[in-house]
Parts: sequence; structure tokens; C-alpha cells
Amino acid sequence: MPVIILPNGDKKAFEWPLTAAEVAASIGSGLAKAALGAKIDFGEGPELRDLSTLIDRDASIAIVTAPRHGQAASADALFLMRHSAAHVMAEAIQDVVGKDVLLAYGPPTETGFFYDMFVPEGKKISSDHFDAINKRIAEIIKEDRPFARFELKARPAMNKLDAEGNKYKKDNALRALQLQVRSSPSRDTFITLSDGTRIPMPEDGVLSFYATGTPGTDWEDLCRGPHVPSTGRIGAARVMSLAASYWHGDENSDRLTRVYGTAFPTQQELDAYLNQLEEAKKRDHRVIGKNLRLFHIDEDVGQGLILWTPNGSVIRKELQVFIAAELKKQGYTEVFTPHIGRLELYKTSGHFPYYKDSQFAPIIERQALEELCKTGCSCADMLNRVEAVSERLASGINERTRAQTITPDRVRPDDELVEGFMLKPMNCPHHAKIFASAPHSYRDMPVRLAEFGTVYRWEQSGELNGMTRVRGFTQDDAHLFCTEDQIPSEIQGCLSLVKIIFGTLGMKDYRVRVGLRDPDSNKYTGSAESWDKAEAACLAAAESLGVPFSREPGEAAFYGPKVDFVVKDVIGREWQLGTVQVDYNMANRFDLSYIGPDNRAHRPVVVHRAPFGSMERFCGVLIEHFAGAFPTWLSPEQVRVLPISDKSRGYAEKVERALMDADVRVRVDGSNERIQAKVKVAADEKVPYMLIVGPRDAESAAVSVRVRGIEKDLGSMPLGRFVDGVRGEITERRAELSVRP
RNA sequence: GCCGCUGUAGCUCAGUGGUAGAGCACUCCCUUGGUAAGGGAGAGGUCAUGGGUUCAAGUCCCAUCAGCGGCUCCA
Repeated sequence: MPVIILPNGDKKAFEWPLTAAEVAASIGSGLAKAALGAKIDFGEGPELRDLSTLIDRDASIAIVTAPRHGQAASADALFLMRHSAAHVMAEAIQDVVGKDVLLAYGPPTETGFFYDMFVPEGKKISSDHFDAINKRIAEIIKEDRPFARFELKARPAMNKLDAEGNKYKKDNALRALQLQVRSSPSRDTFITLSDGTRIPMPEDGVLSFYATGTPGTDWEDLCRGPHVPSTGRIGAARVMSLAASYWHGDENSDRLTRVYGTAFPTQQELDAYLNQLEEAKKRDHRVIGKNLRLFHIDEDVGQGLILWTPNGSVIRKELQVFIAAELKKQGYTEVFTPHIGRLELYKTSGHFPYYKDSQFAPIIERQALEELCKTGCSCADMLNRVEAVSERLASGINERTRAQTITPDRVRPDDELVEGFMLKPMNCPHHAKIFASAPHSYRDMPVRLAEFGTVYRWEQSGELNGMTRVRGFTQDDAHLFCTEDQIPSEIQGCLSLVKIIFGTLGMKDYRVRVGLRDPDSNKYTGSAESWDKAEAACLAAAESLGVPFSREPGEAAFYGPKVDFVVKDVIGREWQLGTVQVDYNMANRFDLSYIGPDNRAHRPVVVHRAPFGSMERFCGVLIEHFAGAFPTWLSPEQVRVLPISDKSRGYAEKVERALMDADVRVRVDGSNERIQAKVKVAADEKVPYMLIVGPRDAESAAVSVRVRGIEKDLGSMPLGRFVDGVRGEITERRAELSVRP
């Protein structure tokens, strides 16, 4: 006689064991009709289950329902529908492409679902199949076949899967059973599969299957569920795109075809989603960047290398000026360093071995190369001699870091080492050398060295993406050389900078990750007390930002904890922008010191910080954030003067002059077009202010103002007042276009 | 790097084996106008690159390069 607790706290006792569907029916016929599944808590935490789940003991139950007309679906409802839609799509694909397509893994995702499938040699799923698949999906939904769950004991279940010859499902089943082995104290037995493998499994283990219709006749799939009661409850579903994946995400494992799909409660919502995707595409920084001529990537220059065109350069420069001004207020000093450094430098810093795979090849001096060639040095040998380190460096590294060891085979006598340069992958070694170039007293600390430093990394070609993932980028970098006591206030300073700048730009949608050390690992450098203090400082600073933040144990670098800022792009992909990292290692490697009040040398702690990551990525994200409609202070062109006709050209140029004198970026549209066309072009180019000038305006030294985003003439105002207004808006870096007649 | 798709004028794209196309942008001419495209003419192409098949290749095949979507990676 189960007692059931409902979400509103009501308790209901029932005479017999019953299903979740019956519970729903007992509450009301409307609820029963709308029910898709149930969130049931048998005392082990709430779990999303089928409506057919038998309630045979006390439980808390919340019925998951399809959304009412016009309301948004709950996450649980979408999960059920999309998980179910994955089955329907898989059936449709097998109908269209062939039964020999093997199903592997098909979970719901944030925006839909996918199903990984093995497609046999000689066959493929292509976008040409999409129409047929979508048609079949719609048919199956219309047939409204029940999702029928049936369970089999481990042995017959494994035999069934074995007979079907789908190793992926077999593997899934084994994993499910292994979990049961672990959680069940019952004695294990073994089963031998057709390929000879013997696997342990609990004798009373159970696997569940779902038939879309009648078990044994209709399409079925090994699946833990849960599902909606029948295909008709899915609403609207469709296949979206194709991608590649690997079995278990392992590059060395089988290659699978990942078919993405999505489902919504109604066709209208699905259409709205598709529409939203189209809109998002228009916000894509790669599209806007091209339309507004903000940046260019040229095949001949190289992939992943950004050419900042004049318009984009204005935006970057304005941001840099803004950031630099804030840094000055915080006591930073600016430095400049070259784009390359000796290999030796990176061997000392420890970057060289680590970055070996993600850097551009070293630059070896011509003379050194020629001499190597003369000695008959092979390519492989040369690489060895480039990558090798000296005895001195190897022992130095081992002594100080515990984390990184240079194996003996990489140690060579000094005269065998090949020297060269590396495009810098990071700015810190250069900055460390600047710090080391002069003596420092505790009275001068912290020393804050800032540079918009350009670095180069060899990213995998498939990973490059517009401005957000590139091979050469400029970090808004700085290194804070401070005493241990100064760490909290320095971190706080970094985060308040982020707050000021994100605030000015109106960016609210970001999150913060605090990378902490893994308590079970001893790879970390620095004392436990230092770590505790630094981690506490990171957490306190992150909390003070007032945006979502997460603790991520094990995500710290071996040399110190960190705070990362993450934003989403229009397609929903997350990008790490900036980072603030405490470093207990670098000062040791470079043997940095300052003189303390005790007149003895002390190690500084270094804080690396690039709160906006790189100018490239940050601008890419900003383009999407503003959809190209930048606030006036950032706009490449702030004001455009549109003469009604050539007769007003002279006055237009006077207006232009007045604005230029006030340091406003302004241009006259001197084209031989009617005013309508000029307005359209300026609007397309997202110029904040249009000044329409004709004889009427010239007569009264006025301008007719049109503001971006407002589709009408706002009337005229004296030129002087407009200049003052727009000047003030720019100086204050206002987010809104605020000048009005 | 791996899998799939794509590459035609500055941009967006049509062209599936038989003379390289459209719209926009550009240049010139007409139009001199009051708030989201006035009219006309012109110029602009090694159809990504290199091979191959064919009487004939933008079109079919192979390779390379680049872009896109994923996967993997990401101090």
C-alpha cells in the first residue's frame, strides 16, 4: 500500500501497487492526458521514469507534462520527447538507409539529440537522405505507436544482443551490467559471447529494451529509458545535421556517423527554433566581420591568422585604449617585448617541452643550419639536438618542480645543442626577464608589467574558427610580481577590471570557473598553506563578481589555482576568454627575487592575467554580442552625413569638419543617390548616427538626426549641440545611443 | 590531426558533359531628390590549385589547399 507524496505536499494512499500513469489519472483526467513521464523518488533521489513505472512502495512523484498551449516546455518534458525522438529518428534512418546501420549511442542534448551510428563500408548517410528521413519520422510520430518497455535477465538479454551482432549495443549492455555488478552484492557469474569474450555479470542483472510498438514485431532498441508513452507525444522532430564521432570519443576506436536531430512539442516551436538558428547565423562574427569589413583571413597569409582591416582595427584600438586606461589606474606599467625569444628561454621557463606539439617550428639560424648540413646531420638528429636540453637545465628543472622531469635521453652536452628562436607562445618569459633586469625592494612590490603581447600557437587545423580560435593572437597580458600577502588584493584587482569592462560593454552573460587543485594529487608546486590561501582568494574574488561561478577541483595548473571567464557564442559554443592564474613556479625557474624588510632575498609570486583572453577572440565575441551594432565609442564610423543632394555637399562638409575637429569618426556620403538609398546603406552598415542635411538645415546651421535602431527622422537640432552630445557619449563610453534633437 | 560537406565575379548564389550567368557592390551617364534601394550603360572570371578520364570538363575521378559542421585536443 504505497503512500505517495505529490509536489504540493499532499499525501495519497493507494490500495494496490499501481503505475505512475494511474497516479496521474487519480489526480485528474487532464493531468493524465498531458502526462509524458514522472519524476519519481523512491528515497534515493528523484529520477525521471516512464509513466508505466510500477509504484510498489512509498514515493514522491511529480508528473511531467507536455506544456500547455503557448507555454514553454519543462526541461524534463523536452528530455523525454527528445530521447524518444532519437529512437524514432534511428528507426527512420534504418528504414531509409538500411537495417545494417548499427546503432551505438543516442542521448538528448541541450538543443536536441543525436544518435551515433556505425555505417557499413560502402554505405553512407548523407544530407540527401534528410527529406526521406524527416518524412519517415513524421509518419512514425503520426502512427502514435507506444514506447513499450520490456526487461530481460542478463543472460537472455546478452544472447539476444549477441545474435543481433551489434557490438556497440553489447558494449553498452556490458557497461550497464558492470554497474549492477558493482552495486549488487550478489554472486557474479560469467557469460561467454560469440567472439569468445567471457564477462562477469550479476545473475539477477536486468537489461531494458524499448519497442516502438509491439515487442518482437516493431522496431526496438536496448535503452534504459525513460520515454514518452507513445510516438505521437513527441510533437515535431527532424534530423538536423551530420558529423563524425568516435566510439567512446576515442580517436583510435571505430569511426561513427553522428546524426543530429531536434524535437519540440509543436511544429510551431520547431519552426521558431529553426528560425532562431537562421537569425543566430546572421549574428555570427564571421558573417558580420565580412559584411562590415572588420577583419580578413587570407589563404596566402595563412589559416588562423587575422588581418585586422581598418574598421576592425578601430574597435580593437578603442578597446585597448580603454583597457590600458583602467590598467594605469590600477598601477600597471606598460612594456613592449619582441615576438620571438631564444629556445633557451623557453627551456628555462619550461614551455619548450610542453608546448612542443602546439608551437610553430623553431627558427634556426641559417649559419647553424648550414653547419649541421655540412656535418651530415639528419633531419631526425637535428630535431633531437633542437629539442634536447643541457645537463644544467635538466637538473635545474628536476630540482625545482617535482612535476616535470626531463628524461636522460634528452640531455646532451652543451656543444651538441642547436640554438634557435621560437615564436613566443606566451609573454611571461619576456616579462620575467624584465623583472629580473633590475633589483626590486619589497617597497616597490607589486610590480605589474602589462603588454598587449602577440603570441603564436600551432592549433590543429580543424579547430580554427574565425577570430575565436586562431594561430596568432594578442593577449591583454600582464604579470604581477607580488609578495604572497598581496595575492588576494591583486586577484581582486583583476576581477574588478573585468567587472568594469564587461559592465561598460553590457556583457552579463558569462560565467566563471575557479580551477582548484585535485586533493588526491601531489603534482602541485608550492606549499599547501600557500595553495589554501590562493584558492580562498580566487573563490572570494570570483564570488564578488556576482555572476555564476563554479569550483572545479583538479582544474588548476600544477603551478597554481586560477579563475577563468567563459562566454557563449551565438551558436551556443562556449569560449574561454580571460584567465587569472597564480603561479608559484615561474619565479623559481627564473630565480626571481626581491629584497624584503629583513634585507634578504625573497621569491615573489607571479600572477598571470589576461582577463579578456585575446583581442581576437574578445572582438569576435563582441561582434556577436552587439550583432555588429557597436556603441558609438567603439563604432568604426560614428556619424555619417547624408546630403540631400549635391547642392548640400558644401554644408555637409562643414558638418563633417566640425565633427572631425571634435575627434568624431565621421564620413560624408557623397554618392549620386537619393536620400532613401543613402539611409538604407548607412542603416545596413550600422552607423550609429545619420545626419541628413539639406538646404533647410544649412540655413539654420542644424542637422536632421536619425539614430540607429529608430526607423524615423527624429527632427533637427543645432549642429553645435549634436557635436557636444555625441562627444560626451563617446568620452563616457555610453552603451546607448543617447543624442536626441 | 580525424570524419563529412563545400569551394563559380568584391559579396550572395544559379549553372550535372557541348559558347561562363543573375542580383547587389564597382565605374560612367541621366536624374538633384527630405528619411530603409530612381533609371540606363559598362567593366569585372585560369569556375580554389595540380593531375586524370573524355572528341569535349565549372560539371566526372584523384590529390593538394582553404572554409564550414562535428570529433579529438586545448597550462
